[in-house]
Amino acid sequence: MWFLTIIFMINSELSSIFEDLADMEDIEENHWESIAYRKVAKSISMLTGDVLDLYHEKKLRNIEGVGSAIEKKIIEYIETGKISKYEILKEKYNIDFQSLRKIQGLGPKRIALLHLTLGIKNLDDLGAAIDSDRISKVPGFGTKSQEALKKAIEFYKSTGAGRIPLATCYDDIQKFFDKINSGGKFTELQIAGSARRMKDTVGDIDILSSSTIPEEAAKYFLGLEEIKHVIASGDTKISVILSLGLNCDLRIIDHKSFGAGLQYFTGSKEHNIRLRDIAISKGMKLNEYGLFKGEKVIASETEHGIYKELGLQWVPPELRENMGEVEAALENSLPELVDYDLIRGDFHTHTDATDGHSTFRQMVDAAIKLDYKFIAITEHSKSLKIAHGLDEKKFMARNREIEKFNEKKSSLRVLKGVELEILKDGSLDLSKGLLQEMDVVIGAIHQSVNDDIRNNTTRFVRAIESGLLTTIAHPTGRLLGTREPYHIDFDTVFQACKDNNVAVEINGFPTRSDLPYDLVKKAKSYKVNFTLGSDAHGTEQLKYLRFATAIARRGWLESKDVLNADLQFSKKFGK
DNA sequence: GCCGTTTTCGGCCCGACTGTTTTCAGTCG
Repeated sequence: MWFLTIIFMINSELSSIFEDLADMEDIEENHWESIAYRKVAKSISMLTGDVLDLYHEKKLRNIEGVGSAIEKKIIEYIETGKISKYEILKEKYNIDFQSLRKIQGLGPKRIALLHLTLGIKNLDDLGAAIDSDRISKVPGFGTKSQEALKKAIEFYKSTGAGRIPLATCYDDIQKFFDKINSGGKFTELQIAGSARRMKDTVGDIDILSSSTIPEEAAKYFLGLEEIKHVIASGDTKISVILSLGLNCDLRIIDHKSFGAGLQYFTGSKEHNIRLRDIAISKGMKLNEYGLFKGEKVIASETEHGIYKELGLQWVPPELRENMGEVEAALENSLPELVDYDLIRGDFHTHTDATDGHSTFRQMVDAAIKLDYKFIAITEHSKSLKIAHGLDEKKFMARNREIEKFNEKKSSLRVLKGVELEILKDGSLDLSKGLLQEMDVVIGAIHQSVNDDIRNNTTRFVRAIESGLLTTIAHPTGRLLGTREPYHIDFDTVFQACKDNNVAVEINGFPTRSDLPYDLVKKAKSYKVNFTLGSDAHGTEQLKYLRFATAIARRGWLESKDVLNADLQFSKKFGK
């Protein structure tokens, strides 16, 4: 088992090494090398599979941005544990780039300068230099820079400067947005950036606006009580830290450029770079003000216009990651994504009978209020003691309760469900008779999760082959920020799901967001079905279903792929 | 250091804001 842990660390190790290399090449003024390393660092960090697998299959060049030189470096790292170029540079610049780079306002050049003049190597050194007023004396810095760095360190330490799950701050973002809107100073206002793309985590909030009275509008915005600190404030761009611990960028742009601005600020960066490439190849130029041919504006007012003039289908924000959507849009072959409004039922919820905090009745009432057509109540099974899992007898009582409710012919149908423990050897936690009585059986792994890839995969596959599962719950088991994904061979698992007509869950609970969207795409390639679930443990968490839908869309799913979607649900459950 | 439907060489997205300069480099998204 020990070596598997090491395998899984290789992706993140290589990614940090190339980040460091990029920073050091920046200092060395090797700008293009830096860009190349940074690109590879990013693509490795986004890989679903193992770099070591690609090494064995001699497919390292398949990683985006890896050419012959970087391929050699990766091989050198795997075979010797070191990259000589990295070691040499590391000797020259003995600096903790990883943490220093997270301080707003510090890039490679300034880090290098502080290292050279004051010998600053890490955050502690930096803090001490600020406290003893040494930064402001460094050429190129001044009292304002020093003060800004001090604030940036405070912000970094208070938030961990990490990205937070979108689902946990979505309501706050919406509330703040409504507040800005309520002032009546803006003619147009829209959330852009990763929140518009419905990415599972967000680092800041991007808001695009237009106004007939821009100065007044900016002043109004800066006066809002939610703003804790102003980082930058110009004519068209304001950057602030909100008291809820997030950065927020507001752009004020001319009404005529709103579409171009929205396209630009929605990103992703990689998607935008591709669009600019296409613009250049057509003899045009694309920026946040419009699409231009020479001085002439070709399109600027609407996003649709920009895409159309570039010869592309309009791309839904969720897909804008440069993961094949540009090619598909060029060929007019983008998927018809499953619509949020079509999802009116939840396959994964809990009540206070196990580890939830709302009653059965409260959950059902909340579902009716949301105009759901169905809700599956899926309590934990008996061996998950920490969550007070139910035994056969208690499930039977619960099932009678559900049948009684359904007799009343409510607009809502309640499905008899269980989130069933898949035991260590792949056997199931409840009897076959009971499971056959259930509408929804979600197979899950919560315990003994640190096994190796072969055992974990076999465990899942055995359960899938039992013929008793409807779907498999939060398949990777990752917990954002706290737990790495289980070691699982997903090709084998998805194939087994397809062969046994078992669906794959997309769990919208904020810290799970599981499957990740790239694995959704992979699962879709095996033509499996999907179930969406909020994993709500109380009525106020039912809203997480929307984020499961967002992941489905980011994973290119269409209505026909998702059992929650009206038509599919009727087919499967005969209603 | 990567990459190719004009290219195996010569490109590589583009603009805003800040602080410290005295016209611009560094950083950010």
